[in-house]
Amino acid sequence: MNLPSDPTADAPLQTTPTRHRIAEGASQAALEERILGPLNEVQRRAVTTTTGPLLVLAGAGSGKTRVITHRIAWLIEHEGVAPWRILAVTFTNKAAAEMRARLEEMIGERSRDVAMGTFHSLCVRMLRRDGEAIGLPREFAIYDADDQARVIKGFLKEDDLPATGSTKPGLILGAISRAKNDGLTPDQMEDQAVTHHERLIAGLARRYAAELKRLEALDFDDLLIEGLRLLQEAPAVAERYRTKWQYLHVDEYQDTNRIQYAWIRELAAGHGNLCVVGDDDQSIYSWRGADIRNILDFERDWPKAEVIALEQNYRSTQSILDAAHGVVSNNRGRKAKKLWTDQSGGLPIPVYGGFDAEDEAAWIVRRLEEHAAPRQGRGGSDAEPAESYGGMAILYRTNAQSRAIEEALLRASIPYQLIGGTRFYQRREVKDALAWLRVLRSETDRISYERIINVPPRGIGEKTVELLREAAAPRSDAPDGVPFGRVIASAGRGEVPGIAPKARKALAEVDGMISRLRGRLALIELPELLDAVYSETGLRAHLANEGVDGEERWANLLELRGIAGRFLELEPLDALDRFIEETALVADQDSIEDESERVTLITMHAAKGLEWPTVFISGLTEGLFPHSRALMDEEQMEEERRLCYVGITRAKRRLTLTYAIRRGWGDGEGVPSRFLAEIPDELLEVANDEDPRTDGTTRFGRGVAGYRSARSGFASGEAWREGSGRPGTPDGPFSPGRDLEAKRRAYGAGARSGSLRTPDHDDGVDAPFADPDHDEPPLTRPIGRIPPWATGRRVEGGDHQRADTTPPHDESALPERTRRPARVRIPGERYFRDGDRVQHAHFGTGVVVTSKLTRSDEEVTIAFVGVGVKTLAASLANLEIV
DNA sequence: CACCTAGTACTTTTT
DNA sequence: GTACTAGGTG
Repeated sequence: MNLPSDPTADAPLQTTPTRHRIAEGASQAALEERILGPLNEVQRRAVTTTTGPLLVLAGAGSGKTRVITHRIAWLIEHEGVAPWRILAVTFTNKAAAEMRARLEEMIGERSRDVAMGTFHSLCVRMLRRDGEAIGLPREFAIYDADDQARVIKGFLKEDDLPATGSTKPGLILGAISRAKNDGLTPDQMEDQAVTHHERLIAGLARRYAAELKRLEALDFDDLLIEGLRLLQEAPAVAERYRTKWQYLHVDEYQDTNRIQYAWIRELAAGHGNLCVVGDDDQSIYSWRGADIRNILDFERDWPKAEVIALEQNYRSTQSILDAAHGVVSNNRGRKAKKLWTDQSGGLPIPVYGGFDAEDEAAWIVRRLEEHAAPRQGRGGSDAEPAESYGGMAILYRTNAQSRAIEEALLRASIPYQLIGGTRFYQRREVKDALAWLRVLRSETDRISYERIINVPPRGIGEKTVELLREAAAPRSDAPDGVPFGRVIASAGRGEVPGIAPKARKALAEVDGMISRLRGRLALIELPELLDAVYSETGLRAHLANEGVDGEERWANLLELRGIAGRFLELEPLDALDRFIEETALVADQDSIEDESERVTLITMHAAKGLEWPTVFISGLTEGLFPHSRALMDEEQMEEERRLCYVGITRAKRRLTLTYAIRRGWGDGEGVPSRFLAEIPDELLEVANDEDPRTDGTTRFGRGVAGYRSARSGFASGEAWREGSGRPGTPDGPFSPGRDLEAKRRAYGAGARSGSLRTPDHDDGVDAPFADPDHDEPPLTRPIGRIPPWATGRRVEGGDHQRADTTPPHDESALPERTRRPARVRIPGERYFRDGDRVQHAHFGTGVVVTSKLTRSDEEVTIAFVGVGVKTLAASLANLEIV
């Protein structure tokens, strides 16, 4: 998104940069001051080194984006380079938008003419414009993972292979993707195949490639591969882009794969003005083909390359950097470096070991609340200032981990934004609506046709689709097959044998819908087109009959219509194409709100490039993080470690680490992550009130491998014995069979009052901690101190609802998945009680039978007089209590 | 033959 | 929470 207008798109190319004269020396100095003033010495060198290859090794928080934006400003204002001669490539649309916004602050309107975008979006634009030069259709569709899987599943079905085990579509696609990114053709895969399974994959890869070609579709890999091929095989086209873009920038260079690297190298050929910015320690996408060689070998590929290392960190405190360094320095394959900051000291890093994920989440939530509204310490002077929820983030390894946290946040009425998970554009109804739009623009996009052919249900089942597929398949009189759209039309006319009369009629209807909608395509604005799709296809009526679920889906469709409204300044047809394209290329990160007052829930992968004053990293359990799939493989383990480094360095001032001893799906007892042990002891402090383990040892035995569990007092070492012993039985408070009790205690225990001590020691690096003998026991304790349950009071009660706090009654208090509900309900609060009499606009009066709180809403079941029992979403149904 | 419901199994990271 | 399956029903 946010692609610039392209002033040269249809204009003859100029071959020399337009330089404007800079008249006076005085203004020249002012200019230099404005652009270079805010930079340090090293950053300045990076900004003013404008020609030739340049590798900027930019550690976390070292001002990477700042360097790129200032460099572009410098090129334009000082060097007189025309904005449209500059290209900046990022990995997410959000990063591009942010860069443009910052640039606009500096140089105003001209920033719009700088070409910026993701590798994918830039390739799409080039291919739409010039793809015909390498034989691509102009109107290719873009297939996401879901569409890809449908293609593969089709093959599996044809071959009677199971879609599970080693032939899971996801695995097959992964293998195909890897091969493609290594530049292998299906033929080469075949040649290299040793095992039966590899030959099978190679065969599927061949069919997959042929099928996508037939469907006139490109997957994400293809976008890059074809983008590269365009530059390699269409010299005139390549030359045009090379001449046009004279100054190239690549952000997050460590995440580029070989194809992306080759692509940018093609563009840079000749002038060689290529500035790449990256950090090998933050390379976390090797599983997606990112190749760390790209950064390690840059100097070899560009012998004249200048290398500049940014090592001063402006984001975090020293203790956070030390923690991050402690972890990542265990990696072998890295360029040795160490970040430094002039923010010495820093807060201690609490480590909390939870009993299970729920306990862990509940503890995090309590902490969040304390940070947001800290209680005054008894001394009165050392309370932490209140912090906004917008300044806090909870990071985790896998999306699945968000749920426990989400639930805890909901119960506490804390506003949050969840990034990732089931994404808006991946929701079924949204994909259905988009597939309808794609069908209106393509005769061949079989996957989209199959998607919508029976949406909403109209009696066209698997059998019928199978017959259509056969009719569309290539044969002697139609070697390329028949476009699926045309097959539907002819089947509707009864020209495809074997189709049941009912299905035939339904197909005729579908064909009629498509024709009618196509007829209006160019005449009405995009939002109106969506309205037409919703009503013409019967989607709207269908969802209206589907109860609460339907209402939620309908709300999503309205949201989609709202998004479509952003394209109003374009001609309807252009708007449609642009809309289809951009909705295919949005990333999770693009939806992150900077200004919101919500806690952010996000994976560590998605968090790269972002920062918050307060960061929690949760799920630091062996097998989860590091992930089990990395345990056997040293290279993958190093990537996990880099991921940990990325996570830690997101924090500006406060970092908290948590883990749970019991992970879901009952696979026994977990062990605290090795990464905890890699952080220097003196930076950490135990935040536990109780030993979370079920017995006194870890799976690895006490003290072995130096895991924090062994050294931090979780093991039955001296630290625990120092106190007056554990409450409860001698075998520990969490012995099996007493789960409930233990949980209850764990919940209650952390609710004690007291604020985190601030370490106001400015004097030393190694003394960043609170004085443990201070008058009140701090919530967290330096490692090895007496367990506070020996002395502390306990709050009774198993749940952790806040009795004394009213949930905030404003919209911002609402959780937000990717969409915003039409009207909102405060979570955790039921409005409707059994027996309430209510009034509804359509159904008249009724009596509430039951009411149930859901994730973001309240489901009310009502017996309406003369209508029957209905279940409605309270936020949407416009119910009035009589 | 299509559709619905209930039950089961699975969950890395994503342009 | 979702994706898939099996089994019953129209």
